[in-house]
Amino acid sequence: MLTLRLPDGSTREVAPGTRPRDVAESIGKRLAQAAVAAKVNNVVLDLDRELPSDGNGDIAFQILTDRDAEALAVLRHSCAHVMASAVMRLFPGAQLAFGPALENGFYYDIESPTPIREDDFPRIEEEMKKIVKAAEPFERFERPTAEARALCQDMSQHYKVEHIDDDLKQYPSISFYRVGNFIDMCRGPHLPHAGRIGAFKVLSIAGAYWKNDQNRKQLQRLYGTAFFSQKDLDAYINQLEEAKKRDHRLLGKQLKLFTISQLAGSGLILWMPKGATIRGILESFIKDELMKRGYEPVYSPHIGRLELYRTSGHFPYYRDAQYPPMYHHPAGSALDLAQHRLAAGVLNEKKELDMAQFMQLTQFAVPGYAEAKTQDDKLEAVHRYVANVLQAMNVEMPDYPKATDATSRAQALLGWLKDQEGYLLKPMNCPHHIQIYKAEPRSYRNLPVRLAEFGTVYRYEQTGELSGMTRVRGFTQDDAHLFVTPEQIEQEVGANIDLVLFVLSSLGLNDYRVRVGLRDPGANKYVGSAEDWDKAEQTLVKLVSSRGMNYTAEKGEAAFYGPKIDFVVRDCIGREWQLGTVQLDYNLPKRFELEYVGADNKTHRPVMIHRAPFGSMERFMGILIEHFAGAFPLWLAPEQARVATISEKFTDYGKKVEGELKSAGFRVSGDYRPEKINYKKREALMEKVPYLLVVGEKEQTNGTVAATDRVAGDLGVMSVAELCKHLEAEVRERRIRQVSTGSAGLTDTGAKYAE
RNA sequence: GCUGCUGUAGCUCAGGGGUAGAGCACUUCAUUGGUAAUGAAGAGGUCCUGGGUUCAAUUCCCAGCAGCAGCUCCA
Repeated sequence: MLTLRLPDGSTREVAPGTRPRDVAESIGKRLAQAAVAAKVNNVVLDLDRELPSDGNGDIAFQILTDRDAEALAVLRHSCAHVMASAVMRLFPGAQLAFGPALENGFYYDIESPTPIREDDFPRIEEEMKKIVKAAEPFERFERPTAEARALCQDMSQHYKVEHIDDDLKQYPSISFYRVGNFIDMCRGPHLPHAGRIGAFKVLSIAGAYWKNDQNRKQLQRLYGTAFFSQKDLDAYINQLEEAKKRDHRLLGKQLKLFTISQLAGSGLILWMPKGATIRGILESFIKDELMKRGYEPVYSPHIGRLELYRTSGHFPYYRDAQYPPMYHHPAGSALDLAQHRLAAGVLNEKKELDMAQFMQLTQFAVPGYAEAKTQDDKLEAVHRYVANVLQAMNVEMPDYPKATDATSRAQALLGWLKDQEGYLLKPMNCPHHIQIYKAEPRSYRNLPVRLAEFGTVYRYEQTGELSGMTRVRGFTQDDAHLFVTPEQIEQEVGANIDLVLFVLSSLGLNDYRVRVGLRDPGANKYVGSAEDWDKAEQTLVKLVSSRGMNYTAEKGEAAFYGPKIDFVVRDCIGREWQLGTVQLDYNLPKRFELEYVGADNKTHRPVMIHRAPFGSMERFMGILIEHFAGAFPLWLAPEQARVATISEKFTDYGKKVEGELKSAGFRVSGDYRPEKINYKKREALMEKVPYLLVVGEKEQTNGTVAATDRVAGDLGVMSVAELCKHLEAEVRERRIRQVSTGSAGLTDTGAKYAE
């Protein structure tokens, strides 16, 4: 017999092979009707799956009903099947890939001979309704792997076959689910029957690569969502619409915080006066904090010698994500690109694809390159191109003709390029800060050295990535680099984690998650020794866990020079963005041969910490706009109060009040137009001005103002001095009165961490 | 970069093979008011750009650019 432990603590004995449905029925008829799935030892199962027979000890058992979040995921996964089934009926020959449930819905990746379009959504939904109405059961069956493969083959589901061959071969058997005449290879679990889907909607369609691999075929990803009731669906749609109103791109325009001009360049933020005011306050805020914490300010230029970035590794490594390098010599750019290609040598298929894309991006058109069959022929084409350029542009490069293979040709080109004046818009501040570190001899006595700068960097992000203020091509990091002894690492990284936490909590940003980015052992894109990496990764994990922080360690999320701790928040539509970051780096100190003199009078190598509590001013601002829904707290509000006159007769008094507040240091404006007070108040509220100060006959006579708080409403009449006291306290405390939830109350990943 | 959608006044959007439309904002005039829109008049457009089809293109077709959603990428 098995012993089931129910959520209320009671236990129940059942025979092996009992199904959750039986248990539910034995508990009560209504529970059995409400049952969606079961949770057995923390695994969600179908109601008709037999309970495991090898139970040693109690089995934690729970019937999931429509009230459980996990049941909603089951519903959505089932709805993905229903949608796929509908698509199969309407689009003959469609191939199915993956169709999982998501946090707020589901998708199915599909390849159809006739592409699915948005116009098709209504008839897909119609077909889905029929399937839901038929309320046929989801039936699970298993087949030995070979048989399962044959079944998929019979159904002409090539992606399923490929998936078995790639990843599922190792399992003895594979499960399928049937609903109506639709069969899909699937792990489950599913609803008892399709009729349990109360409400659904097909939302959008977009491209997605098979197995999320850029080098594989692109499929159509059809998104939808589903709920147990129409009411829940309506509420969700409504919530989405509300969230969209907080979009920083919309509010940024409405509130005149920033703009992006096509003429000035996409991805390049133009800060308007109001946005710039907020940014300036944030910058002073963090600057004051840094001075207290032993940082020293530095400044560095917007461009740097290419050689600097060759040394750091940024220039070759992020080549295709940078604005093109600037060479004085007219042949510089062409030869630079040729060098890049020759140095890459013989490429595999994937690398060649990347390279072709990059060459297209840079308009590096080499005659005969595309037509060349072999990699060696491609390299020859580049070589002929170089020879032509050298001749046509009269470039003296004696080493080049002597070179006979791609590597030595690349070498010869590099030798020439290194002698050229060449600059790069700086993609990172660290190499500059490193030069400042190196400008004087350093002793262990004055480490850590902490160099801070609001450094503006430029990265040529792919067009599809650009998004408002959150993903841009020019941005300012609240950057600093710490040069420390190995013994100081824990202390300094720890202090920086605390700094990030302080900054986030000062702004009421509590809805974020912490990600420890580790290297992906399988990838070869990292620099430095395995020992250094292990050491660095262990340190970071130790620090976050010792603080009791809730974090996820993610492989492949490290920077190329070291692991990092990222603070990730969500925007109003649920997308994740990295804000603050603390990164540990053993590699750049080696590349730049950094040193300090230790107590033993010998030279040692410092370790670097890269960190930015805001991340970038642009992204932080974007997230902040959404966080406050444009209504910034008083200490940040670009316009803190507005004087509004009842009629033009009180203009002089209004201006007097405005002047007094301004000399008290507040950001105040006055609305003296001949409009009614209703009109002026509405406008002030729409512009999210925290305080409205109404002045009329009574106020003029008594030397007062009638203050209205945007959030709390009428504050009554008070003197200007009283008002100043009130405002001053609110600013000093950096009081936050109103925030919006991080992502429209859309549930988060569960990795949330709030101090 | 890829897939799909979109591009009309400062903003939000309607329209449609043959003189371009609304609301808000803006300007002017009247109104001098007590806490979420006073009334009237006026001004404002290379219908994203470049090609093509057509007697005629803002409208249809193609390409480019930009924006949006998703995927990939993100030092």
